[in-house]
Amino acid sequence: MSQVGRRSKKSWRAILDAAYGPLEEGGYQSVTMGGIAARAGVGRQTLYRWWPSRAAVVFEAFLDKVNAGPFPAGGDFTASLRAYAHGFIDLYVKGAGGARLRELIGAAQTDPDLARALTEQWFEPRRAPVREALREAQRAGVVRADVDPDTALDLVFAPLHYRLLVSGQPLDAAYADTVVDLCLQALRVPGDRGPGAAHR
Amino acid sequence: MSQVGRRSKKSWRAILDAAYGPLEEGGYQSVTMGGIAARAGVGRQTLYRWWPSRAAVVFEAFLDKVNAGPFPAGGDFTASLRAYAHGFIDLYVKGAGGARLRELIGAAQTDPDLARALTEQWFEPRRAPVREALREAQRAGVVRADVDPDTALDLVFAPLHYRLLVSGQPLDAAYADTVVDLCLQALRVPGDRGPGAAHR
Amino acid sequence: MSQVGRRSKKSWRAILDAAYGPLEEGGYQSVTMGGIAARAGVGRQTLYRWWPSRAAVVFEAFLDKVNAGPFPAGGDFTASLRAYAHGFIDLYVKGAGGARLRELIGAAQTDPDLARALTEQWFEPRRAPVREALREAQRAGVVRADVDPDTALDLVFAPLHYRLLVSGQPLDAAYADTVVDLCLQALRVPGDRGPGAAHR
Amino acid sequence: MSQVGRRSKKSWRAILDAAYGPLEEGGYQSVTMGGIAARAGVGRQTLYRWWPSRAAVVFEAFLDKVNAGPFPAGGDFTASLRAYAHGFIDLYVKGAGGARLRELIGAAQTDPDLARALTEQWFEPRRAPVREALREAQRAGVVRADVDPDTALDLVFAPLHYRLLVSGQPLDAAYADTVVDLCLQALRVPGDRGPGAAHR
DNA sequence: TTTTAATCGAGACGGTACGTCATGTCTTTGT
DNA sequence: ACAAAGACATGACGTACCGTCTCGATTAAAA
Repeated sequence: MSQVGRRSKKSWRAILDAAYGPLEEGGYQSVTMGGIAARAGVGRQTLYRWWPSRAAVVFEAFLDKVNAGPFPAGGDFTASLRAYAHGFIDLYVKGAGGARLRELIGAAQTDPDLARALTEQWFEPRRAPVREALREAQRAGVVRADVDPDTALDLVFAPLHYRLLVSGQPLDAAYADTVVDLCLQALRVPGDRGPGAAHR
Repeated sequence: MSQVGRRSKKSWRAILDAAYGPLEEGGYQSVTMGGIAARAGVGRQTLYRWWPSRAAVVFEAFLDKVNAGPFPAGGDFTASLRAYAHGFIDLYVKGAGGARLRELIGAAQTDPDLARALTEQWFEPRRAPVREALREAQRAGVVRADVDPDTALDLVFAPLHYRLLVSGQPLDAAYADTVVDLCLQALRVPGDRGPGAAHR
Repeated sequence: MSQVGRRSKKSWRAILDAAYGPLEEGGYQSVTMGGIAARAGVGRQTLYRWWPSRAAVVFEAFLDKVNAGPFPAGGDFTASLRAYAHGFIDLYVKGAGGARLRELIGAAQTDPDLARALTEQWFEPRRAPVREALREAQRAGVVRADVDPDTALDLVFAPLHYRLLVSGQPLDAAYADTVVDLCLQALRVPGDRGPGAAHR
Repeated sequence: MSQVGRRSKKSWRAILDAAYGPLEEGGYQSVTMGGIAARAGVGRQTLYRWWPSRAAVVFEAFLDKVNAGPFPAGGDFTASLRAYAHGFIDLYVKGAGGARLRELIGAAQTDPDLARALTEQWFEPRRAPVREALREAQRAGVVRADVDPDTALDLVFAPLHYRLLVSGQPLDAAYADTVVDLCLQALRVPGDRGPGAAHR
């Protein structure tokens, strides 16, 4: 999925644009290889030369448009967590990215290649800095150290995606804040007032 | 999706069987309306007469096979939560249901009708008894009453589905137990040792 | 095709009407058994009970509407011939019958039952009186007696149908008159001035 | 219906063969687009790409097989006429072409495109040389000049097609000869012994 | 008058063919 | 040489009718 060989820069741009346009207009189902090729003024073979499947093209187009950079991830664990949660709401709920990501995750359920690409190129880059901040907090003793970091992170990451993909219940900043608070509560060092205490 | 008119019981059975068979063998993608009809010895129109889409047939077949009844849901909130979590692992991870449900949820991302059907006929019936137990616990004062029940439930429900659908990380009984414990910790009444304390 | 058994007069009427209506609106192709039944407020089985095929229903509806009676056929051979020719033009070209008959003859090319019904119930009743007049003329010696009557009649009958079905060239009263004249010329007793002489 | 674009010669041959085979075996009704495609080892879309309808494919297959060339058409009007009449009998009655042409003309009654194609590519090429011979004879004064050539030709062409399509009466060489003789009689210059006199 | 059996409408059923769409591969053509 | 254009085989889609088959409801003759 990366640019190699004699791949023409111009065609590459045209293809990604041609793939993302219909994605926003008609959704994932409306994007077809033939349609992308025609829109991009490109032979169909060119698509198959560089991408293994429709999902791959669409995902790269999605990355290209949406990947302005991972969510801001500085400071301590609590800040990281809040930043992630608010970034999630901004991108997926307020922005147009949510519908696209939903469809891509949907397609990934029957497309292992896409699933792997999503994990490696989308989820993990966003998860890693928060995980690092968590480990730092664990080392500093401000959150429980006896919980696997990935499990702990799921307490915040999972509810956000769950409402997006599964439950369909409201997904907004208030929910994100609540979830973060509950997570911090769960990770509180026993006997302490908790890592988020100072912020309230 | 319910039996109305003079729908033939025999055909209905044959269709659901014919839809679920290939589902296990080749996955959701390999199930086609024509294939179901042929396997069931049924006219194609009969499928379209009673179901609006492939997803609807497959979902009904899934319900028919897997819906042996919701997860056991008796007792107090903690027991309910553990029962749900273990039921989830048993059905989705140890059993064959997980792959099917993943594909259905995937399809639901681009099929609002299926999404609604999943929520109403699958998720909500399993969520409701646990929610009720939670409300009871809130009234009894053993868990925090200042948290929206659905948000609280998400702390357990979401991570399970998240690992199934999104992260691909290990999903086993140990993880389920940890998640339940963290949830109880988060919902602990401040100053109390928490509802799950006696169990540890 | 005749009314027998418990056949309901009311349904029979409704069916013939329901069959002829769409015939005029959308042509033979647009008439379907299901459509007729629905329009007539009749069960589909009722149609199949009384008619063997769509063609049979349509033909009976055609007869019912158009069969106001054969063309007038009195007098001598010349008058008979002219009467037939003008009747043909009036019904098939000026009236709406031509399009219907064309379609029925078209269907008859692949439907022997319809072909037989057309011959027996439509063509022959119109041909017979003219043939009889011809035989009379042959006995009276005013037209050649050494020509098979059916062959002789074809000289007029055939060109009219030919233009309707095959050549698509103009088919009007002038053409009909010319054809009749040429036929009379061909059948003239050698040495005589011909049977049509007195009329010119 | 003509070969344009990059139409594959091989597929084109296979399709015409595949269309004509079932035509002879089961008649026009038994020929289906799907059947042709399967027999020809060709995608269904390829048929729809190049032909607008089943009738068009079948007609082209008919032309391809039967169109060994128009009926021989040399010499004077009388010879032309006899040649046409005998060619008609040979091809349509003795050969297998008659059944095919009947069905095609039948289909043409509800298919204007096919009707036009039949006229332009089948009937007119056969009619034109005889018409030319007739005009020559009219100029030479051996047949009546006061009759429209097309009307005159109908005296022979029409009866042959009429018996084929409509009346179902015997259609053989004797009938053809009689019809030709009667036509020549009808077209005889008044007072003359007729153009065919020398041949008898 | 009541029973009873044929006939009706309605429409589900297993099928066949339709014409369209998208797929992924292969071929031609122009640059 | 490469890439656009697009033809190709494949196969699923959803629709339209077909002719057969149950259903109850109606209805008209037989009891």
